[in-house]
Amino acid sequence: MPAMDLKQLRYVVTAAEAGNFARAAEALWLNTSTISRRVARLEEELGLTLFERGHAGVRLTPSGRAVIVYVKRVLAELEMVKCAGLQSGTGRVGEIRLGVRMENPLGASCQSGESFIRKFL
Amino acid sequence: MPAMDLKQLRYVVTAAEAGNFARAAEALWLNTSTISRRVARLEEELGLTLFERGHAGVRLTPSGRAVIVYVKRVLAELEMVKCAGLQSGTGRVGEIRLGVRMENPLGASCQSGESFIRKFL
DNA sequence: AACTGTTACGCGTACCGTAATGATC
DNA sequence: GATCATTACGGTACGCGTAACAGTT
Repeated sequence: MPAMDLKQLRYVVTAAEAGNFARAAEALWLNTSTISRRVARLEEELGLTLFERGHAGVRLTPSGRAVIVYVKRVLAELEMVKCAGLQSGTGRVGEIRLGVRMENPLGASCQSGESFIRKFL
Repeated sequence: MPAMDLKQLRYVVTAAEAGNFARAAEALWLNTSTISRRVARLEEELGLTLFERGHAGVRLTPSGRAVIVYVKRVLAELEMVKCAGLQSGTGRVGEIRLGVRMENPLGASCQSGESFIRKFL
């Protein structure tokens, strides 16, 4: 039996923002069935219901709202991993500073960390 | 091409603590080749070298040390996801408090969050 | 020889799209 | 009929263990 997966977490966040699985799937270039299946599996793994399924779409349950706060933090920290890599790659972090210069927009968005806050939290 | 995975992150942390891939694999009930492969892939995805490979084992590079800080945070927040679920499941969090009583050691370790700090950070 | 880490091969399985189903408006 | 979510089915791709390999002590 497979364990918790990062994709699941992204699907849940997108579904919560979209308000229904169909739009979430479209936004992620996936099929609706994928979202439905993965969300159901995460619910099973956590042992609780994250979404109320209605005929107009889905809505977070109170438990879902509690959980998704931490889910977003996981994803935000995950982005920080990439940034930590970029920064040390450009000589911004670490013990030895090489004279590497590199103009990359990704690096710019990593300097403050605010972009993730806006994106996930 | 597959994206970043939680397993990879756990493998990296374990390898860093173990000091070589063989012991890390043993600790995770896996084969050494699995650790080697997954670490290499994460390095490729991040575009930098996380470990210096020596004949006595492995050691984090400066970049590796920078990255692993955030990797541990991801894993710590991931544990918090499970705890958020448990707490709302036991009526500790959420808008409606039911009189659910449940003696579970997992719930106890979730109350402070310190166990994750000790485990990962 | 014992200990590292790396890599090709092959198998099992888990993921995902397709399509069919049910429910509501 | 147009939405919505769910689920069985089947092909594909990915992860992992086995085993062979190279280098160091």
